Amino acid sequence: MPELPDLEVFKGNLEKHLLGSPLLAIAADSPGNVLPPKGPVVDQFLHQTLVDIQRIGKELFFEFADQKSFAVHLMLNGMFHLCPASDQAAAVKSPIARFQFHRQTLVVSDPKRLCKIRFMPKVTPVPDALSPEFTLDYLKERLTRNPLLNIKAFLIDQKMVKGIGNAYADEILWASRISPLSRSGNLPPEAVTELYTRIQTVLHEAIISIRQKAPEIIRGEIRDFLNVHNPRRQTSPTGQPIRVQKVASKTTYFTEEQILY
Amino acid sequence: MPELPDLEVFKGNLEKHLLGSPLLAIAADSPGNVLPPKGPVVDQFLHQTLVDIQRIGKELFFEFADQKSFAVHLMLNGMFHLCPASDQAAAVKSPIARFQFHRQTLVVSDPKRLCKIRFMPKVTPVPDALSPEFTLDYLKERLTRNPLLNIKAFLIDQKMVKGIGNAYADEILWASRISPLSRSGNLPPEAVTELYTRIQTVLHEAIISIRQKAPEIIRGEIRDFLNVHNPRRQTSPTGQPIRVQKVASKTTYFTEEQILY
DNA sequence: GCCCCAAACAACGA
DNA sequence: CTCGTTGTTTGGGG
Repeated sequence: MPELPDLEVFKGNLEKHLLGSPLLAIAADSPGNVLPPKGPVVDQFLHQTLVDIQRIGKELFFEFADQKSFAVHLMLNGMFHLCPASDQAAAVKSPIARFQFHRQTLVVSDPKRLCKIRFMPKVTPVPDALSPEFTLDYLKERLTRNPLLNIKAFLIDQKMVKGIGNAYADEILWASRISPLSRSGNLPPEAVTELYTRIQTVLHEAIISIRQKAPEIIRGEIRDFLNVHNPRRQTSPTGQPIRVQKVASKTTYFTEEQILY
Repeated sequence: MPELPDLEVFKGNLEKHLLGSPLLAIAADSPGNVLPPKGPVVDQFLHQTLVDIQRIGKELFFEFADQKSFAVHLMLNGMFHLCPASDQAAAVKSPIARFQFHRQTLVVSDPKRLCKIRFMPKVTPVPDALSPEFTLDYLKERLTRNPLLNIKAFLIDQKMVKGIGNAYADEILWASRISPLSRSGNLPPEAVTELYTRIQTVLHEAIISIRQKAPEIIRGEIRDFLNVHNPRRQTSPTGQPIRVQKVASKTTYFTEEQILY
């Protein structure tokens, strides 16, 4: 449920509480969601200090010394919890794993048990939407190499660019005035440039909005400010009626303002 | 173009002329259609006697001693020719390969060059529609294992059952009173049994019709007796108007008599 | 009309 | 709403 902007804010808030703390214990409450199945690998993390949290796409990477790290993907329903007391940590419903730091325990929970925790994760070379590696040239190259996709399917494909999900794809396409049904290969250069710019601005502005509305947030999502992917709105900010339709098998919100290429 | 019943008649007629004859020479006029690229393997066939011709699906298998065989698939436009004189054999247009037997030369030709000749062919375990291995239980098992296909797509899928092509699929479904648009998994047991029976009767009766109309045929096709897959007819034998429509990307003839499951 | 392949798309489970 | 796998559909080429 949370997408890139939410996760970016979670990252900052988790860093505030956990950076520099030693990891004292790990408990895998749902070993099936932990890859590889915990054991000797996991022991290497004990008494190590958390030096950084990175967000890549929809995953948070908890980084320790000597390249050791684990990655958490919340999938649809996963949640982070920070519990100062260990009895609180034990009380969290549907726990997947608990990471006991010096003063806080980080609990990952998921009632549907879809979320994934990977130890020593491999990182694929696909750039994150807000990383410097995601350049206009890269976007152009991917679009020309995959010219037959719906632009909506393209944007949410994590092998093209990491971090854009269903909701923000709609926001970005509306901001770019590009119909989600456009063929990826049909976008003229100006539209590609506009799309590239809007990917940055829509995501950055969403991060700012979320920080402002929920400064301490580490779970859930804030979406009430979305311009079109928003069931509570009937019209876009320009007054155009919002249409809802399946595109690339996903519920998609868009308006007639968006040009079909 | 020829389907299972035509090929079954070709088989009998080729056997009449060739069985027991030694193969004296092979010429690959279009080596690209011959697999594997002729050479030492092919030489093993020389001076061997043809002991049997088998039809499996839409292929004819020419069998020699010691398990040696080659298989011919005519695809859309391939043709067999039998030429008593070698100058006749040399005059055939668009030759793919020539097999010179004692008194006759068998020529395979194809103006579109789509047909395939395989030496020492592997035979996949999928049963032919008229073989004893194609049982009612087998059909039921395949249907339940692949429940989401159009029944038309199912019948012409050579991985399900070998030998049924576009035209006879329509004939079989009409005889079974099953709409080609039915989902394979939706057929009730009675319909599956009816379908199984009609596969046998439609194909066997077609073989008899073709033998009667063209006793010596070894190429081309006889289709004027088809009940629905027949552009010359406007109505089925029961007087229902015949509809033409693409189903599973194939031109399909059917009537409203056929139940949609 | 045949078969194979690749891409796109849908369905399902985890 | 997420991802991965599997199966189905479609289009093109030989």
